[in-house]
Amino acid sequence: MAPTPLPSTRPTRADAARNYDLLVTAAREAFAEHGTDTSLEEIARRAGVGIGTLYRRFPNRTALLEAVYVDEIQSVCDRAYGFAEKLEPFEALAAWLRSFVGYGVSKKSLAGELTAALGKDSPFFQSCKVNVQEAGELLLRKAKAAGTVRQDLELMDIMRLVGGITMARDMEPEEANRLLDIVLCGLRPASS
Amino acid sequence: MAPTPLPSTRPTRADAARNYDLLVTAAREAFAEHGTDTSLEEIARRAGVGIGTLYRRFPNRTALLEAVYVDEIQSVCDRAYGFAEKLEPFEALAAWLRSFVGYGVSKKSLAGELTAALGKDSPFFQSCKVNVQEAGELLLRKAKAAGTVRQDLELMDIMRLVGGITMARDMEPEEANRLLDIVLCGLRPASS
DNA sequence: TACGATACGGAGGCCCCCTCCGCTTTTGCA
DNA sequence: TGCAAAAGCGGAGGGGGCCTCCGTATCGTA
Repeated sequence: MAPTPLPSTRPTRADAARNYDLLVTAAREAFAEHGTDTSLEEIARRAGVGIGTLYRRFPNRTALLEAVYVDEIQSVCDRAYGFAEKLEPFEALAAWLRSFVGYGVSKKSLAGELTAALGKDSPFFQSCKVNVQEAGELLLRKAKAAGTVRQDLELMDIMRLVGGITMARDMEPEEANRLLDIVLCGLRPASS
Repeated sequence: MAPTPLPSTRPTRADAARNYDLLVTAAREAFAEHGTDTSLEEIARRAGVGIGTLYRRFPNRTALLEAVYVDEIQSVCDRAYGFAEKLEPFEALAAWLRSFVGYGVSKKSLAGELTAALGKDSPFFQSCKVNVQEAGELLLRKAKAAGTVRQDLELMDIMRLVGGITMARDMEPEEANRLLDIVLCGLRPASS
């Protein structure tokens, strides 16, 4: 039996690719403006496509949320590498964490709905976590090497604490900074 | 004009009071078992009443969530006063915070849905906050007086940090404790 | 017991998620 | 260029959830 010669290589059709982008963009905007509970009908309308088209790209609401979420994660990682290059170890770590809390609300609800749908241990989150971890570990490792943080720190500890600050309701920037200072203080090596 | 003599004092009917309790109980159980997205139809069924009855007591889904939530808050406050009586100042504070993180998942989603519905600054949350604050301030004040925590601490700072730990996904008890230790470490007076 | 006030229950309206399928557009090939 | 098949499109409609409305049943009082 001759194997069917590359029947799957037919490229994605141009209109399909275009609509995919339209949908993701529309979703990102809609979520930012009206929160993640925007209806999919509304998003399809914004993108100028039919609801059926949306559902072929994204088999369910969660899939669309995922697509928007991974972009956010990517930018978080990018910033980590940026800071690692430009700043002193502890400062790089601090700046990265600060950029977290200054970030905002949009992905709090995004992540919330995703965890509710997928479960916190889903492969999707595993893979997001791996990426963020890789970026964060770099910063933490440098700070440990410089001796400016406790040696027994685990990245996930820090992430959780800072994530907690982000989660907090009605946060004023100055309050967030004070909280972060407390955490950063806790990260420092114990004064003997 | 003689004021109408107490026309509003007619007591709640017996069946109404009974159904109210049935509904709150059914809701608490259902939320604990299946999460806060249990449908109201399901809760009414559990309680053995019609959906119309549920909606007369609780004009919307949020109202029912509120009723369950206030009970949780009450028990949090009660514990604070219990610890304040039995333990040393810092230990009482620590124990209270530890009881937070050891608590669990149920009211995380409860609070999440409520904030989404009411907004974080709603009168409802204001009043919950006041109660918790009052209980927590007692513990914090004692610890400050004993000189075992930083003098510049604000209760809300602590609450947010610890609340953040509670919010974190997939938390093992031992991890939670380590996080809490970091926070507690940060609360201590700066070693001069 | 009899009657008004109160409460009950569920049918049905509206909106949302998602599926299904007939129609249109694009693409690869001759 | 012209054509057939593959790929994609769109929206009607099923199912379920929240909530309203109103005829019926029950309670409490005279």
